[in-house]
Amino acid sequence: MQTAQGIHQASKLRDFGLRPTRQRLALAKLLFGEQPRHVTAEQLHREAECAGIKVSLATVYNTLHQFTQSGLMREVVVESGRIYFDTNTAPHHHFYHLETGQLLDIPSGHLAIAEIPPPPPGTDIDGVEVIIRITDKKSK
Amino acid sequence: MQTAQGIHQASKLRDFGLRPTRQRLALAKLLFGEQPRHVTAEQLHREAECAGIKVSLATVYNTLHQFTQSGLMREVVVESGRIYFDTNTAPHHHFYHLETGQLLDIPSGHLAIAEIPPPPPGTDIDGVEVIIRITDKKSK
DNA sequence: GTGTTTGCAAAGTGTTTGCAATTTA
DNA sequence: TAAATTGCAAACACTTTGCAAACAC
Repeated sequence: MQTAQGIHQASKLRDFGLRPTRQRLALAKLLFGEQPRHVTAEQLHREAECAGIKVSLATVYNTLHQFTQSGLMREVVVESGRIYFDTNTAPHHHFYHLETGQLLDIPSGHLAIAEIPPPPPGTDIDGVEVIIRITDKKSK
Repeated sequence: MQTAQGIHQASKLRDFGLRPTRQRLALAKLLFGEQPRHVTAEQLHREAECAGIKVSLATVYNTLHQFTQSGLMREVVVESGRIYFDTNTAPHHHFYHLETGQLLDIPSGHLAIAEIPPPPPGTDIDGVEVIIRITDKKSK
């Protein structure tokens, strides 16, 4: 099971042009499970530590960027001074919980943009990102 | 003219509960002209310097935050590690030029969200933000 | 072996803060 | 004069980088 997953992740990394090193494999195992995940570098680093994996924070940063460059992940910006990395690379949007800092996928089909405006002359659209900021319901 | 604008800004500041100090007045004059503006603290600081206004960067930061808290401006996050302040507080969305870092309003009516998804249980929607990232048209 | 990757510690970036000096009402 | 505001420099959080040691193929 663990081995099977390891092999699976290793070939996945190779397919994306990345050497399956011990650290990259371990992080990939944490990241690419069943559920899509949204992590910051610090979070993933802490998680790896708890799982007994020896990785430096710098390597976590490097790895997340490499994964992003290779198309395994994508960045999401919701707050200045913090980068979230999302394992779901399909086009979709997010809820961002202002109090917990949690990022949640908006189920596809639940958000529809009726009309995308034409980009300014001489420019092309690179991507459309919708962030819905949420807070805990205030009892009144 | 200059005086008129000064008086205008002064009463505006007072209306929003802020003492019209020399620095705040000068920054308000730069910010609240005809056009809506999108600035970072550094940009505004540089601009003030060029205009011969003596303000420290810390005060520019403080002032922008005070303006935001009082409802004169609003923050826009498009990039980790940089905060944009927008003089347009009405609900609207943005183009963000990845190469120049320029932020542009999307004319209202040009973008329509057909359906806003229900927020997760126990939460309320605080705001919806759409960012359309653009790049210079690639000649082919 | 050779080139890639890692980890550390240092440097970098944009932002915030503590506090004495200054300004405002 | 009392309270608010400013400016400086130091502190901050997060991220990136340089480079020698370790690793993958």
